[in-house]
Amino acid sequence: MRWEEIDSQVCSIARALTIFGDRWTLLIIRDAFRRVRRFSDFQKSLGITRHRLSDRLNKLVEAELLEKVLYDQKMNRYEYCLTEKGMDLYPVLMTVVQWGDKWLCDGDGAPIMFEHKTCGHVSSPRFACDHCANDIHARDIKPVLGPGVLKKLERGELTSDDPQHIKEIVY
Amino acid sequence: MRWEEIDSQVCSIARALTIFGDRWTLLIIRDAFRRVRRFSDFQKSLGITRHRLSDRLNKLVEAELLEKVLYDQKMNRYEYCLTEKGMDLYPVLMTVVQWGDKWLCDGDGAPIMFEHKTCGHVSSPRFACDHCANDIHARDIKPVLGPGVLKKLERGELTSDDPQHIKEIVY
DNA sequence: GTATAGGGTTCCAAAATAGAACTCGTCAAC
DNA sequence: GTTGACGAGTTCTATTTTGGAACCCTATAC
Repeated sequence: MRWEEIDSQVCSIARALTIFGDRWTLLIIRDAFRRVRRFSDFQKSLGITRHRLSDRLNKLVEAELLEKVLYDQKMNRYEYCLTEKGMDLYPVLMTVVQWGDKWLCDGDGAPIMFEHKTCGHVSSPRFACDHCANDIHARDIKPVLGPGVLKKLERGELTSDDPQHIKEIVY
Repeated sequence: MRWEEIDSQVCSIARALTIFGDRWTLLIIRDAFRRVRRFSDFQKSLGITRHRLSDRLNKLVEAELLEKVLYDQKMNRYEYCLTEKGMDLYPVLMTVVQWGDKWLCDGDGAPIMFEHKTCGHVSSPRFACDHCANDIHARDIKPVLGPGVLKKLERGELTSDDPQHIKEIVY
């Protein structure tokens, strides 16, 4: 299967990965959260080639995770700023950081910690159920078909070629 | 910069991405959470070429996200099962799903929803401060240097070549 | 003994990436 | 009024990484 076909899957992970499932994109987003905004700053920070960077920034603008904001009319220069859609990736980045801090650190510990301004404490954000507020673990979760599949099933849009797990979830 | 050098960065995101920052790896992990365990099942589910799959599975075993478990001694057949380290990626996958559900769905809505067995409700897990239990948003977080950077600074291991943001965080 | 299944490898062509050099306005200094 | 530097890209070529298909090996089923 070619990569572009991946997002035909009825799966939010597959669809999301067509946007940031590559070597650099998530690192660009990370830098954007660090207020890196200009071409050359991304380039210096990442060590990515100018060519790749140009391509990735354009794709991120196209995907509406970044938007170009004019900052110098005479020079026709733009900054790349996170959109709301891009900002919403914050929890993704944070969960990746937490995983990396736990499993990939050398002996020294987490490189960066996060102070929650609201309460003033260094925070290790938890992933909590929005009903009972208890922590969420893989073993406590049972996936059920959502409208995004059910409606397509009703309309007969899912063929027998679609992966079995769509109709018979066995997470 | 070549890809293998990326993980020299003192950044948990960069390090994590050397493991799953590519086209297929997170989809393999996703399937592993769906109890897909065998080579040919992964292959069928993903549409990845056998060649790639073989390579990715080996790398995941090497990185200790999956482990090979013998299930047929005579045939010398192994299943690929998530380790604790791999299981810990659940929040990453879930935050990606939530982002995808919010931003990439067609009109039908989320393909899959998640029932929290503990409380019996369909849950949209929140990302909450472990101190004050309020939701975490990018704007409420102030990054501070952690031991992973401070100790290296003390020992003089970070050179002026390291990206500026390591010493002067401007998230 | 032929077929089929699981779990791979090998080989080649196509696509993506890295690295370096080149372009093109606009300043600012001399 | 030339030279040099800067920011933001392109273009070019060599190297890696993928995708697709074919092949291999063992074991069991018929």
